Amino acid sequence: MADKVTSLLVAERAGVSQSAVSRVFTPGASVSKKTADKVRAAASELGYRPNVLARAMVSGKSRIIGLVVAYLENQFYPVAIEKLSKALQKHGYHVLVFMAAETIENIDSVMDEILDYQVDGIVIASVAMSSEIASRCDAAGVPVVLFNRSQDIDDITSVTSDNYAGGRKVAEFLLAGRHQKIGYIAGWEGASTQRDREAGFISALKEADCALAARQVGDFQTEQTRIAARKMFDVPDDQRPDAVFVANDHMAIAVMDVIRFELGLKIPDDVSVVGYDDVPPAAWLAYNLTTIRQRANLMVDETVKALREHIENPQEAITRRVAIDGPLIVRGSARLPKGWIG
Amino acid sequence: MADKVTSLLVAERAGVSQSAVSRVFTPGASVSKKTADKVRAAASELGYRPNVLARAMVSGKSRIIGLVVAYLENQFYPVAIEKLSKALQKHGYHVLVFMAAETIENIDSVMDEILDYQVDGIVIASVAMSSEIASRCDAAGVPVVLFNRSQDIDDITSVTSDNYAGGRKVAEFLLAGRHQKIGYIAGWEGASTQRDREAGFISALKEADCALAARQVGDFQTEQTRIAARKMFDVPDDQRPDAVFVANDHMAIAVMDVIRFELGLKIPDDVSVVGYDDVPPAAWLAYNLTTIRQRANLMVDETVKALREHIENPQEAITRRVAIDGPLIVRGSARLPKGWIG
DNA sequence: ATGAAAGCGCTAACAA
DNA sequence: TTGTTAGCGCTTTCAT
Repeated sequence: MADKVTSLLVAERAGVSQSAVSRVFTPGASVSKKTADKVRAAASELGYRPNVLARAMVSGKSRIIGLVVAYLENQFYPVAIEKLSKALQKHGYHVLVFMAAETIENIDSVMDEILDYQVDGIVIASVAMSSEIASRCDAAGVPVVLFNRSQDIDDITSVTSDNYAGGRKVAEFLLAGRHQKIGYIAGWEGASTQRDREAGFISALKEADCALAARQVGDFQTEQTRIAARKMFDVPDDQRPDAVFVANDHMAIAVMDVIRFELGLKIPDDVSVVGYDDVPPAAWLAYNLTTIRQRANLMVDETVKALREHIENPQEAITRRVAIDGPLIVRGSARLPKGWIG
Repeated sequence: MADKVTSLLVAERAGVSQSAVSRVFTPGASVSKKTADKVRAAASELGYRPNVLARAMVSGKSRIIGLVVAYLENQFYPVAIEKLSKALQKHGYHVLVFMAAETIENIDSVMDEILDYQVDGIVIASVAMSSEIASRCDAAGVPVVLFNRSQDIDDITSVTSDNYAGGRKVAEFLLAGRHQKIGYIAGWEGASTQRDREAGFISALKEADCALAARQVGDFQTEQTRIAARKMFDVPDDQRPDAVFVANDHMAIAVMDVIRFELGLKIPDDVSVVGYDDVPPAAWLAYNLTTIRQRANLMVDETVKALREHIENPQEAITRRVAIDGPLIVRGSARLPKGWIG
């Protein structure tokens, strides 16, 4: 194993001081072209690259963003992570991943680990955190952004889609389609996304004097969702809902499988199904799922923006709650309103 | 922002030396219970946690594993990453993610970035690398494991499924099902997985004196794959293959969409389709795809094992090429051989 | 524009 | 078992 090439080595070879080398590799530092050339020559001959960790120690900036994520089975997350990681890379940051179970205690211990790495910022996707740990991050001066989840109590920056508005859109669409008995399959009830989607959905139904015909909980989990779907649809014809809004696409697909292949019903003839997220499989023709699109690109942009503001300007940055509107993507899994124009 | 709590501060408060504090937080170091208690008390009062980066500087171990990954749209990768990340976490490592485009130049520059972080090891998923960069890692003493890809020329540790054997199994199954005209849709031809799967497939066909009836390239990409499927199946009935092996599930699903919804053919009555990977959507009933399972758990275990061996025992560790056998998962997308017993 | 010196927070020898 | 000393590789005053 070759010796480590340090800035001191480069300095000696270039006949300059160590500080000179440092300055050459620090954008915006004052170095003469002559020195810079000498240093660069020596550096590339030696194959020198600055040690990010050493730099982090003294500068206090690690250029690492901690990412907490709970379950990647829901395709929305891998897609978002890919975009997030690329966007951060563009700004010279990299993502350190922490997988977490969804319990608060677990999140908190994971957060401790993250802080140990002196990250410059933290993105929490798909989970909530205790307010205690939130203030700990605050005390450590590490900005936190909640991605696709928000918290009412605490004042934490969050980026979500406008779940309430999304829920309303689904209700309005289903109502316009003259559905009579409308059901809802909920996600994990601790999730703000779940609550907001349901609240918006219910509120729009109420305004049309329509009560929810059935409700089950799928908990964002496949098996749980199948059970929920059976409870809702494996009933006498006259009691069966003719439409269902499922809290996310991942669950909606499981619901469709039960409806069509276990119960032999037709979609959308017997039952209309609408999901939420617009993950890639929603567009696969065997599902062709009508859904609300979460605009991952915009959500990522806002996340990166908020992070950078807080990192580069800790004083002036303010906590924000961004909710991005998402369009209804009409496909074939739900009966169309009369006279609907695609 | 509160002052940073350092080991020195804890030492003072506990009335011991800084080294004592260090030892308390180093598993297996020799400290008396009395000292340990004092230190722990002081530490928790102050909210002290060791700075991983500082520790990394002096110990030379960052406990960071760099992960290079190209595209998460293929569900196999998110699933694998989740498992990998969890497994490494269990051993006190964390994963720093680098998204890369698939070009070699890009990989190389990404590898430079990774090395800058003084990672203890590198996992490269879904991409290949130049031998030049491989030896650079070697020189830096950083072990590299290729995940789900292998390289013939260079001597790099790799973990894959046994793609050749998998390809053979598919051929044997299709042959046993009395298929006459068998086609193949290839992935990106630079990928070892693609090549091995095809080679195994073809070799078993040959042994049965069966020539490939059609071949197209899908490049692991959805749109490309649709085009390939149309070329292969949008032909007169008597020229149409009655079975197709698609190099991975992600492409197989796109192929099924084209066959059923664009061309109005029946699966498996008109065409049998077999994929590779056994990603979660393969089990969704609307696809119900017969496929070869990649045993992600075993692949991850082997990856972690190899990594740890090389990190903890750089002298004795040897480069290995692990190929894990994967079973054929028989579902409904391919016609069964006569007398087949599930 | 450049160099000398100090030190980020920690662990690893060494001595006691 | 414990404390002292040195130093990981870098950036950052502070002089010059």
